[in-house]
Amino acid sequence: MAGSCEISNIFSNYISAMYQPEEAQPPMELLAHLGKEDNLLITRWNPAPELEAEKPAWFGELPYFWSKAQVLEWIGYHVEKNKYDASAINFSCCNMDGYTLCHCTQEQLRLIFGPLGDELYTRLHEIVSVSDELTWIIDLLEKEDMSSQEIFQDSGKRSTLATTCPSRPLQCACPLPGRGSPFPGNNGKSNLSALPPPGTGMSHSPNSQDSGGSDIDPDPTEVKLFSSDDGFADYDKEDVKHGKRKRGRPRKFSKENRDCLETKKSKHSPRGTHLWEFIRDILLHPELNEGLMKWEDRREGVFKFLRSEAVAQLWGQKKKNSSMTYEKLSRAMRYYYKREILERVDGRRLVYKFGKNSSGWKEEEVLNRK
DNA sequence: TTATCGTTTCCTGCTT
DNA sequence: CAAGCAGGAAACGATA
Repeated sequence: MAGSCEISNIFSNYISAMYQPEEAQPPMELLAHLGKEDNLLITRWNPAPELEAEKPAWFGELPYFWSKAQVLEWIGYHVEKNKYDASAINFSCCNMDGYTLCHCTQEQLRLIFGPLGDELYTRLHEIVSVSDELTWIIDLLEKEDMSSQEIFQDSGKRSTLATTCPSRPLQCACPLPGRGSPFPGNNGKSNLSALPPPGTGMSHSPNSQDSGGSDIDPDPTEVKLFSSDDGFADYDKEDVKHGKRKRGRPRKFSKENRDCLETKKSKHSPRGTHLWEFIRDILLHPELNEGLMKWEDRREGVFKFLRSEAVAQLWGQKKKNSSMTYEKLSRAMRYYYKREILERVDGRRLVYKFGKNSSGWKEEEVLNRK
């Protein structure tokens, strides 16, 4: 059992890193309402001490899963740290997510960033090496993800990216008019969100269009990569009682309330972002998800939540939403009934069944992917 | 700019 | 009584 405990810990670490909580330090109230068992989910990657002073969006997350915005912030961090002349960098070539970044060779980074490329390469691999113990799980999920993309979507876009990365790792995008870019020559507008991110992993848009505008420093000469203007207001029940809050998803923070926020990932990023896929992926790793969920009837696709709140917290971590609960998660699950992604299982609590519009969970499909 | 999608949030009522 | 389920309504952010 020692082995499985270790696997469990690794998985927990991995999940914590991959589905990193939105705050650098999990809020105590979050920890408090988790059970003893759930606390293992909070274990997370410990970055190098030098990184701890700043807590930008990429902080604490595996480089492999950085969004484009996080990559940019990371680059900006090292530009500033090394007092590097950013004008020498072709920022139109920086439109890559962490997945792509991790596939860049030292030479490629040097080509784009000049002498800073070596530094970036070294720093990147320092961070990556910290989480080396997790790479087998990452690889596992990555492989499965690529296979499922090919099998279920017949697009193969992600694998195309993966294989073309070394030779053409970057999308040298022409500057496009768009939202808030920190880059010179782009007139303060970003091309990040304007570029289609087919299968490129995280497709995070760093600067939302309705975040109150005026978030971006328009100074075209300034490379200011640490703008962080995504996030949600943390309304509490008192606000609700006093009628300060409308129904539905909370609005974003106003600018003055943004200090404590982190960036948020896209809901539409292609990498297993949908709730049902997230659930499926947990189920497909029974040896790793110890105690979260289990198959009730593997053939029929019937499954059960064993630790519903823990799964909800995990989902919340993935979506950078610390207020996720099983109640909310289950509402989203119930919407799947209409779309026949899930089927009702009457009279059984916490039990769901995959429907005909779901895929990738059947034993045959799983075997085919391997 | 607008429509749509996939949630997220809140709610009421019901069932286990 | 608590927890879970069902589903309406509205809101949200990302994307097409």
